[in-house]
Amino acid sequence: MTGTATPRGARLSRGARRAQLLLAARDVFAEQGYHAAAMDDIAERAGVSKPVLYQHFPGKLELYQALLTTYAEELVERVSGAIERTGDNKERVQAAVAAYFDFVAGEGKAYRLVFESDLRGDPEAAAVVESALDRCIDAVAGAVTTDAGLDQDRARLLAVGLVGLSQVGAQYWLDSDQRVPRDEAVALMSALAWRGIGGFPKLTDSAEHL
Amino acid sequence: MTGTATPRGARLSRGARRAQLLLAARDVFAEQGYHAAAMDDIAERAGVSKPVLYQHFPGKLELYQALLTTYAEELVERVSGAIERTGDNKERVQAAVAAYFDFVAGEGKAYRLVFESDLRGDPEAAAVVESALDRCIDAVAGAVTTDAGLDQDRARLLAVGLVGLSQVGAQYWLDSDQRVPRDEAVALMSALAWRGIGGFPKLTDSAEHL
DNA sequence: CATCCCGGTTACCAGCGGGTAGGGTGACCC
DNA sequence: GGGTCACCCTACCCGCTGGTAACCGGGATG
Repeated sequence: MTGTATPRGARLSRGARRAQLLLAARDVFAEQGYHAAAMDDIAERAGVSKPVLYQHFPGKLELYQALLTTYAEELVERVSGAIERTGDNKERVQAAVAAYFDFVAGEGKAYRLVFESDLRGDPEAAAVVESALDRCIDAVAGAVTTDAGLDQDRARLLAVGLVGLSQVGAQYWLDSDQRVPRDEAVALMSALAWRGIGGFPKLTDSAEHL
Repeated sequence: MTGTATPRGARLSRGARRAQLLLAARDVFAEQGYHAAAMDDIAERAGVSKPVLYQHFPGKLELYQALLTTYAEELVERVSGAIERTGDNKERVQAAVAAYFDFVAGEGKAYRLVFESDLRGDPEAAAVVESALDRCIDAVAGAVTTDAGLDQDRARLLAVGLVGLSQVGAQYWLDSDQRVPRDEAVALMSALAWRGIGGFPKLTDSAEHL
């Protein structure tokens, strides 16, 4: 655990305290979800009392949104970075899948905020998550469109499939105690994805006859 | 909308009332999520007052769990049914993907209960969802293992990828207003999946060298 | 017409958790 | 040493919602 027991006596500078609070909040929200997490819990985890929390963040919702945005952004950067880093599509697929695996394995289980957010009440939060997903899809779809000869809608649908594959695969791999080593898991998933989009141009014809 | 405005005067038999309450609860939970949904909302949707709800269900949690179990079960049956119905693996893939699409397009957006449950607090609910996912994976993995020459862990990982592909793909297709017709979307996704697992036996060798 | 019963209603209680008011204490500067 | 400022705490408030107690009315039955 990251910030389980701060001595409860330390006086920190404003910046340091804020950073520490963000870490504590991340851990608690990731573990318990938005609703089950109480502001008291977060404060306690940080070794501090509730009003301190409210001196740094206007409310529970804003605190959560701040974290959500941060980590959603991190995911998008990892994925789009992986795709932009090379021109070879096979490597792109491997790198994109690897990006999901690394994101999910990142510290503090922060991925849960993005993939398993239990805040469906707030439209802003939903928008953040959806926008992140969309940009990941866009990044993948861009690569798919150019060399599979599909129109926008169909390319995006395909891209969604790949994203779903990576996301769900990565999550499962993570809480299956990683019985399959990370590199091999990534290789398996990439192979699945790569073979899948392999010879796609001709599909546009054969797709009509389900 | 399904049960938006029951006249608020009808006296129903116990069985009929219970069924109607379940429908109302399904709609409200699916729209708003577990936390945002108030028991008053459900009662109002059913054209009834709160205590009636409590004469049929011991509490909010149990009501939700009942729905969750029902629809999780429905998903599992659709998927495993699709796979058992034929011996040809290509058809199996098509049928399984189609099962996800149909489940997601099912009435009342009930799929949200299973795929977007915002109840992370309760371990029982989590177990229901996880068990459903597991059984879907098992069904797929069974087919994959036999003819791809992979061991248990790797086959399951692959199966998870396929399940994720179908699930996320179906969800996206649904709220993209179905700009791609259902049959074609299913065909695209199946093709992606089928090609993906296509020539897998040899991968066991080539997987080591990411 | 009196009775019972069943399905329904209004009106209320209580706990939980987000958010705040006001007071203490050490560090730093004059 | 004393003023001041920043940081932090204890103690409290209050709204929201899950859950309940007590009462109501109409139809079948005799």
